[in-house]
Amino acid sequence: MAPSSTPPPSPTPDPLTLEVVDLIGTVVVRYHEEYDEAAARHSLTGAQARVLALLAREPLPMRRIAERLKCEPSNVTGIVDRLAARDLVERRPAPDDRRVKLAAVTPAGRETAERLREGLDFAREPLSHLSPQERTTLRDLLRRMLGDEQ
Amino acid sequence: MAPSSTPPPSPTPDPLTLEVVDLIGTVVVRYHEEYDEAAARHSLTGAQARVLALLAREPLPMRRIAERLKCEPSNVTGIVDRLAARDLVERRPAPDDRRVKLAAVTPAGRETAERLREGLDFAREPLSHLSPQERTTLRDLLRRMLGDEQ
DNA sequence: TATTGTTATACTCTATAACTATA
DNA sequence: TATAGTTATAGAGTATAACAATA
Repeated sequence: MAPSSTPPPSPTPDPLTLEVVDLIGTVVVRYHEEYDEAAARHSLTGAQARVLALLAREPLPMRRIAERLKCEPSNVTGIVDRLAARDLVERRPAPDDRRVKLAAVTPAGRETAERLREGLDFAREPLSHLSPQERTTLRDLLRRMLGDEQ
Repeated sequence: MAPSSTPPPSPTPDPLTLEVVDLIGTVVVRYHEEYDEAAARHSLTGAQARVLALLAREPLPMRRIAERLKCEPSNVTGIVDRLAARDLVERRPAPDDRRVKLAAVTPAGRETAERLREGLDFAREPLSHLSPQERTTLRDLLRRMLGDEQ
């Protein structure tokens, strides 16, 4: 009797919930604007910046990058191509499986990734309005909101 | 002496701030996933869903849509074209200025926009883990974080 | 002249399907 | 045969520049 795919018919959310959702929407928009602007300052697209930041942590097989980006592996080829053309990333053979190619940042790529990270004002500017106590409260609320899966 | 374009050299953020930034990043990712999935359920792209939601509030000149989306006006032509091809949106002449075209939702478009909105689980699911008191605290913290500009 | 919307063009990201080289 | 990566292709979003209609 219960529909399988449709979620429960959900009552209209209360005004408080609606306002929080709206604020979260604003955070999301702001976050993306800042991220894309920071990327553009290095002539990178959002996707390129994300891959570069990912590889700055550790080299990854092409397939793993696709998983992290939640996109098809075929797309990663082009993104890494464009980063490689600018000498920010290189492809290395994987020692144990000759089918696998590891994408890794070059020294120039690491440098760019670091400066990109530093340029992300969102990391500090909006949060600077909150005291340490308030940040702790915000952290706990976000944790609970996002649940265990996180 | 001071560099003009670079922000102040920013000390490394403390672990608490880093964790909050990380949690916000998770919220952003989750929000986008949910939004795109909800849009896809109606065979809409994210941009199309955003424009449809925008027009469901009020008809807008093409140029205003571009401003809201923070993109070039030339892009809006295609997005509205695709929505119009599915009879979700229509172009109307503006009464006072014959250069202007107002994009407006059709009845079918309004229906789709409403169902899209209802399908946004993010609106209620994660927040349902928080009590009204906690939502109020979260709202106040987000407000202060985002500042006056909001 | 300036503005609104469109067209033309080019680039990037995206998914799908077919291919290659390994395993 | 299965998997990793690539190529080919097509659709969508994006910016830039040039254009027609209107102001």
